[in-house]
Amino acid sequence: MTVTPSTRYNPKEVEDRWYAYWEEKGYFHSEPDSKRKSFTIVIPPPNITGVLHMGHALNCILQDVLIRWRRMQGYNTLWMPGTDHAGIATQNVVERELLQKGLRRQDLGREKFVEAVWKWREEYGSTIIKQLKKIGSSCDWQRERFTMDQGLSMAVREAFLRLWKKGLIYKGKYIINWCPRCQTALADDEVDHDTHEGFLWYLRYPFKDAPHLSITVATTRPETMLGDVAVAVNPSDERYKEFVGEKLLLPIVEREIPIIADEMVDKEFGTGAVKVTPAHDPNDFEMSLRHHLQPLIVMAEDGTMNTQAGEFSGMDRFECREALVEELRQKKLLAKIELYSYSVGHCYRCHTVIEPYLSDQWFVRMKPLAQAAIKATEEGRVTFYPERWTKVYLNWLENVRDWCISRQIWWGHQIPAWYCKDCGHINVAIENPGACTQCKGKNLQQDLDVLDTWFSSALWPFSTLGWPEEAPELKTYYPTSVLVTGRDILYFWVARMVMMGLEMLGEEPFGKVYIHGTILDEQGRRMSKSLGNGIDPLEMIERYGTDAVRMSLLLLTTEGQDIKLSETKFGMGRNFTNKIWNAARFVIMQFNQSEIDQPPYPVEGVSMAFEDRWILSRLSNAVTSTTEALEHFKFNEALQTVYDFFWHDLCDWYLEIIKPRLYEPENQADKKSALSTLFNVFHNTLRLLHPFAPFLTEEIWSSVSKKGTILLEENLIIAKWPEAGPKDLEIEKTMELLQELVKAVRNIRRNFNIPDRQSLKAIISSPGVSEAESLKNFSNFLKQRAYLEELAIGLNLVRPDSSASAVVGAFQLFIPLAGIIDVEAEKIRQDKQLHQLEEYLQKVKKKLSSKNFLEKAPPEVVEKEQTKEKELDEQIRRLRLVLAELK
RNA sequence: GGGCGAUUAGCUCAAUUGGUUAGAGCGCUUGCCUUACAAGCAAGAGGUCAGUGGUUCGAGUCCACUAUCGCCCA
Repeated sequence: MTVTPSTRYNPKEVEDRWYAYWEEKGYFHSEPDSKRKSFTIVIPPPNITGVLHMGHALNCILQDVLIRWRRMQGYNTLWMPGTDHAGIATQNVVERELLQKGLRRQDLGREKFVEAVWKWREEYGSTIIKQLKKIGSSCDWQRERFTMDQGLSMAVREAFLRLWKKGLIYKGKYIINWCPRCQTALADDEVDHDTHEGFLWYLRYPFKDAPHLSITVATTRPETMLGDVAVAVNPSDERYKEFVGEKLLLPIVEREIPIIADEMVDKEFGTGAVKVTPAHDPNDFEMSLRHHLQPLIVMAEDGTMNTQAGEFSGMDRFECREALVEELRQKKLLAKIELYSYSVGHCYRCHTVIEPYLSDQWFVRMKPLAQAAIKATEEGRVTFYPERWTKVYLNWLENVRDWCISRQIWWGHQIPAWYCKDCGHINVAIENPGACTQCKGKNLQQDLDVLDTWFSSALWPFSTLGWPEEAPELKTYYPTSVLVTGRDILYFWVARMVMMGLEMLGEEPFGKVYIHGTILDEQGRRMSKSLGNGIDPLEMIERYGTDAVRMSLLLLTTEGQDIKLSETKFGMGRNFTNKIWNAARFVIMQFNQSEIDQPPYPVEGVSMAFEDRWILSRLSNAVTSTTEALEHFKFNEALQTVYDFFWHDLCDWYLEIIKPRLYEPENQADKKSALSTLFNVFHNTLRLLHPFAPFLTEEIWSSVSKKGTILLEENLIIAKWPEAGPKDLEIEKTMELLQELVKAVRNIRRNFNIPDRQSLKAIISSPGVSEAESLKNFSNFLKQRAYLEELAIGLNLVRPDSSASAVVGAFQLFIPLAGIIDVEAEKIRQDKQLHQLEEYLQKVKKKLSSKNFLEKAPPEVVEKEQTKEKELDEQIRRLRLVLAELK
C-alpha cells in the first residue's frame, strides 16, 4: 500500500493481485506433517452445474475465517476443495442442451452421452470454483477433487463392495419414489412434499355376487384403481366385519378382488374401506406382503398408463385420472367428490409429481449404520453448533428407512455389480471379474444403473484424502476438524458422511458440525431464481469489494439464525473497510516520516504513557474476546469485537490522543515511544482483522511490516495470531472517567452552540483531595481532548456565576459561559438530568428497602446497590444546588 | 398431527451462567469539508424486551399457556 491521495479504498486494485500471490507462494497448500497439529475442513462440494449464490458465499466465508485463523495460530491447515458430479442435475442440463439440437440422449447412446457430459464439465464445471476464489477462499487447490475422479470412483466401488459383503447392501423389489420426468428412482429425502388442494374421490366397488350392492372406497389417486388387487378394512370395524372374505368386482376392468382385514387400515379415513394397490403405494405394498397379494403395475416409467390399464393405456396418469373419473361417473360408480388437502411429493430436481412405484432397486440397510451414528453423537464424538440440531439429526437417524441408492440415469458411478447371464448370480467387485464366481461362466453384464450422487458425497471426507489407499493424508487429516454447512443437507449429506465414516474407517469424519443460517430476502423469503429475489454475491463484490461483503455477512451471522439480506447491509462492511484503509493511511504516513524503533515490549524500566498502556490493555481484551468467540463459532461477536476496538478505541480515541505527540512532540523520545506503541498495536490489529478482511489487511501489511526494526512476517496470511498481553482494569476505568468528562464538555458545547474549536475554561470540583490530585495528572489530556484553554481542578470548587455544569461520577464540571449561557435552556438541561438521576435512585432505593433482597442477594450485589445509592444521593444533592443557583 | 426457530428502538439485529440506567449498524435531528477518513467527526432523540400467568431477593434471559410469522418431519 502506498499512501495516495485517495481517501477511498479501492478493492479492485488489490484483491486479484493478492489472491494470485498467495496461491503462487503456496500458502493455501498443506502437506502431511506430524510435528504440527492439523486443522482440516472439507468443503461441502458444490454442484458442477451451480453458480455461486449467497448461501455458498456465506458458507465459504465462514470456513475461510476458521481456516485463516487456525493457519495463523500455527496449525497445519487444510481446506479441501472440490465439486460434486450431481448426477440428475447435470444429466438434465446436458440433456436440455442436446434437445436444442433436437437430440435425445438415447440418440447418442450411453457412451457418447457420458462423453458429452464430461465435455460439458470441462467447459462449465469449474465456473463455481472460479467464483469461490473471488471471495477469497484459501482452499488447497492443488488437492481439488471431483466426485467422479479416478480415486473417488475407486472409493465408491470399495465402499459398495464392503457394504455388500457385510449384507448392508441388497437388491430387491420395493416401492420407491419414481420421477417420471427424470425417469429414475429417488431416495426418500430427495422428495419435497407440498400441500396440494385436491379432491378425495369416493368410488363404488360392487359385490361380485350382488352387483346392486357395493363398498365405497376413498382415494386421492383414482387412476391407481386399475392396479387394485383388494379392498381392505380394519378387522375391528363393525361396519365391514361381515364382508371380509367376500369378493368385489373392480369397476371398468371387471377384475375380481377380495375384501381383506388389516390392522393398518384407519377406520377414520374416508369410508373406512381402502383400495389396495401394492404396485403404487408403499402401505399397500406392505399389506400385499402380509396377505400374499400379487402387485399389478399399471403405469409405465414415463408416467403414462401401460397395457395393464386397458382402454386407458398410453394416456398420461393425470389424463387418465380425468377420463377414468368421468367413466365412473357415467356408470354411477362415483359416490362423491370431496375437497381435500393432502401432501404430494415432488422431485427435488425437476419438481415433477413423484409416483410411488414398485421397482427393482439397490438399497443400503440403514438401521445398523444409523445406530453407530447415533452412538457417536450420544457419546459426544459428533456435536452440533447450535446444539439444537442434535435433536433434529438424531430424530432423523432414529426413523431412517433403507436408502434407495440406484438411479436409472447414465451420469454417475455405474453400480459395480455384474449379472451372470448363465446362472443369474450377482457378482459384486471392484473391477469386472471376467467370469462368474459361482458358475465360472463368462457371460457377464454390468448393472446399468448408477449410484446416487450422495453415495459418493458420503465418502467425501476420506475419499478426498486418498481412501481406500493408506495415504499419509488420511492419517494426518482424518478425522477432519469441523464441518460447516447449511441445514438443508443435514440428512442428505451430514448424516450419511457420519455413517460412512464410522463404517469405513471406524472413526467419525468430523467432531463438530456448524450449521449456519439460511440467507433470505428482505421479506424473509428464500432466494430463488423463480422469484428473482436473489442478490448476486459477485455483483456485491464488484460494487463493495470482497472484504466488505465478507464482513457484512459475518456481522450478520449470529449463531445459526437466518439472515434477512438486502443490498444496504453491505454498506456496513464497506464503511468499515474504508475506515481501516484511512486509519492505515494515517499510520503509514507517520511511519514514513519517522524512524521507528520497535523496542521489545513492554520496555523495562521505561514508564509508558497512560494512553499507550490503555490501548494495549484494550487490544488485549480484543484479542481474548475475538479468539474466544471464534472458538465457539460466534462469528458476529468475533468481528464485532474487532470492529469496536478498531473504530471506537483505536480510531476515535487513541489516534486522536497521540496526534500532539507525533505532530508537536515535547521530546523525540516520547514521539518514538508513541510510534512504537502505535506500531505494536497496529500490526497486531491487522492480524486480528485478517481472517475477516484478508485482502485489505494483506495490502496494508505489505507497507507496515517493513517499518519496524523488528522484522515481521513477510505476509500477513502466515503471520502469527496475536496473544493477549497484560490487561489493566484500573487504567481502563480511569480512561472511562476521562472520556465522560470530555463528552460532558462536548455536550455543553452542543447545547449552547459553541463551536468545537472555540476554547473554553473549565472547573472540575472534586469531593476529595486524593481524587483531585490524581485527576490533575490528566489535566493536559482533558485540555487537549475537550479543547480547553484553562482547567482548574480542586477540592470543592465553587460554581462561577453563569456557568453550565455537569455531574460526572464523583466530580462536578463547570464551564463559565458569561454572555453565552441561556439560563432557561440550562435549567431545562439540569432538570432533565436531575429527573433521570431521581428515577434511577428510586429503583435503587426500592431494591434496598426490600428485606428479602438484603437477606438473599449475594453480599457483593447488595454492596453495589448501596454504593450506587450513596453516589446518586450525592449527585442529586449537588445538582439541586446548581438548580437553586440558576433560579 | 409432531418438532424447531423467531417476536427487543422507525428498519435489521445483539445482549455470557438470571444481577449496572437493555446495546450496535442503518435511518432520523443538530453542528462541523478539524491537516487519516463526509463511505467521515461530534452531540442527541428514539424501547410497557409480542401477550398473560408463574418461579425468584431479582426475569429480555428460566417455566407454562396464548397470539402472530417462518422452517423441518410425517
